[in-house]
Amino acid sequence: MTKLQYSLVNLKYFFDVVKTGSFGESAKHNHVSQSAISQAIGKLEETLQCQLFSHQPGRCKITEKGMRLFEEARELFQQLQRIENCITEQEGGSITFACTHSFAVGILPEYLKRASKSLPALKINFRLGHYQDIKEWLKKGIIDFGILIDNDDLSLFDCQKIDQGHFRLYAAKQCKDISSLGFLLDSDERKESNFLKHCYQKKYKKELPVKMEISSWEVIANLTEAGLGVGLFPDYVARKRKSKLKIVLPELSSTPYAIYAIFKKNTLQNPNALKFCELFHK
DNA sequence: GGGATGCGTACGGGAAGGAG
DNA sequence: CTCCTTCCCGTACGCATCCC
Repeated sequence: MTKLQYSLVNLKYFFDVVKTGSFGESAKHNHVSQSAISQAIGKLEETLQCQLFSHQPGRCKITEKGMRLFEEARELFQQLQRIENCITEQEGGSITFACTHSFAVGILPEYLKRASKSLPALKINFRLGHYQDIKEWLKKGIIDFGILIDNDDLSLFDCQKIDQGHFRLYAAKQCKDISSLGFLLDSDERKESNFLKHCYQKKYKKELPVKMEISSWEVIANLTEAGLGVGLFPDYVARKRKSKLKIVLPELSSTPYAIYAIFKKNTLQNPNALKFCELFHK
């Protein structure tokens, strides 16, 4: 037995103090008095023989060691939750995942419909973010899994393929002459953009005329629809705009992509998250 | 207002002792 | 030897109060 194993309750109080930013809030959360929290923190500091807060009158500030303990505790409590879910196999439960804005708008509604039919009691939380946000949240254990396209390095994660398609060039349907339009690309340097630039250079012996670089495929698609340029984005973004967009210059871009549910490596997964991901294959 | 501290209370676990 | 009861001690907690 380690010293800490005797202090799980105290650790939970400490964790909630940091999470809520207040002893009082942690007390409310745990249905105990503020003094119980204060004493628990004291015992925890004594057990670990280090200062978790710089105790200043009126307000406490977490120390570096305290912050490190908080990060570890977060993982521990998430792991405990997973264990509980595994053992009890309880109906319902909850999942938290993250995806990009374009995925949430383009594909997610269909899967959420399936989930509400197949897993009606499951509480679903999701947040939107960019690639780096999603990877960071996963590393910190804030989410059970993330959903990303494979145009980025995913080697540090366990990946489950859930969908696939192609990046294509689109223009507004009513647009007769696209030769004068510039190109609308993702602002991050990614393989599909690089491939397009390469093909364009090879075919026209000049640099690709990039009109705008934007960090959202949804926005690129909207601008494309408005006739502001030729947009490069995945075909799932174009699906709901079928009547207003047309595929152009197919010889320049049809980079394939796969969409993956990514999980933290070598950890016990939330069984509800796995059940949710199975819906993608139906 | 928010955290720290002193003091009293409740509760659980272990030891000791008695009955069968 | 086993089971039950009683007592003691440590721990956790709440209330009241203090301090900044």
